[in-house]
Amino acid sequence: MARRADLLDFAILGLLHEGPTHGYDLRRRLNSALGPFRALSYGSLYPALKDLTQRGLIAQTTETTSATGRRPRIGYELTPEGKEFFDAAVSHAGADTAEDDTFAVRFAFFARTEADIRRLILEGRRHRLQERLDAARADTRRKREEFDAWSAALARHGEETAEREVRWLSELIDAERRHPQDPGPQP
Amino acid sequence: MARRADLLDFAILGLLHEGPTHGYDLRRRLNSALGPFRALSYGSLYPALKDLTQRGLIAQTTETTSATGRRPRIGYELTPEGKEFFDAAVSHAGADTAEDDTFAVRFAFFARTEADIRRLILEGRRHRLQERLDAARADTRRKREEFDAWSAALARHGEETAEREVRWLSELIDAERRHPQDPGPQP
DNA sequence: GTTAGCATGTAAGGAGTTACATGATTTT
DNA sequence: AAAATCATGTAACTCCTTACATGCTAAC
Repeated sequence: MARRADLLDFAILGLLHEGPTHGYDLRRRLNSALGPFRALSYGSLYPALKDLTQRGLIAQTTETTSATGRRPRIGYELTPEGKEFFDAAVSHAGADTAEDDTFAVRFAFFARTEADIRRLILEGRRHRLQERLDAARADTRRKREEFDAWSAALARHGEETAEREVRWLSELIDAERRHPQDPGPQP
Repeated sequence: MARRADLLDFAILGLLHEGPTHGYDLRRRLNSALGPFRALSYGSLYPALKDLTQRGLIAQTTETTSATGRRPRIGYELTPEGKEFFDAAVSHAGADTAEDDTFAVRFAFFARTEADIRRLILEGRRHRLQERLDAARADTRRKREEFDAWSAALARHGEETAEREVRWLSELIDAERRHPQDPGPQP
């Protein structure tokens, strides 16, 4: 699941796991699940739906077109193959799950992820972040003279943001360790 | 300066403003200036250098190839047109300067940016972030039931990160207001 | 001796955005 | 009466990454 397209496939499959819907709604939920950042357009969603249909992972539902007379909506639902595909994908934690985008998408479906896989993903992400942080700090120290005050402020802010995320991850990991069954953070 | 390519051009021109260098060094400094995130590869840098040369904004320096016998490095320097282009770009703050990537790049060259332009950019960025934050919060409230505990935790973390950045920007703006000449944050 | 870093480039491919095309319905 | 939201799609374009191609030097 390294390619972005695979991420989109995974997310679509994950959302359809909760029941069939149509493209427009899928996009809305995708954008609210992944945050207002990295929003995606129809130009990528509709082709992805077409592709998943061709691969037999999703299928159009026989939705009664008429009703109020509004434009017919095309419903999609998971096929058994699609369900299998998602279940297989959600139950494995590779090195790629530490990556920014992949991590966010995998996290969004943690409710369907087993506890030990969740732990692996969280720890992998923390490790990756810590690595980057160490590299950034070494870099900053190495050529401090090259930096003016503004660049230094930007670098420091970036480092603090990364540190915060590391702490956040540590809290989640600790919470999991204490209550393995628990979804962890409270709403 | 909305397109990514324009950002790269701006950054190259800005770095060459400090003196001529060659591609490899440019990439190194670019990646350390923009953070370990959004690193870029030679596949985009070298074509950009070629393009800027064709547009007459930079030119190859007549660097003595030999010396130690190592592979000849191709130095680049700003032409007067390139300097003019950068100076014009750095002295204007459009709506696009609030965007993630554009903001980061503009911020990296704040030392060469006039105080009033800096203020516009900082305030524009803060405004954009606040907008997104408000939208995200409204969205979260609207469909709280749709979210499980994990999705909610992810959304909350995203919101807190945005809040932190807003506060950071506010501090920078206040510091500027108090000491208009001052580079602001201390190293 | 072999890994890491210095150094420059190209070609192919992937991914996604923007703009366009179209039209109904609901809200202001 | 206009603007926003619902709803689906395509084509062109932009941009960037990956993989390839090549070879020297310094450090371990």
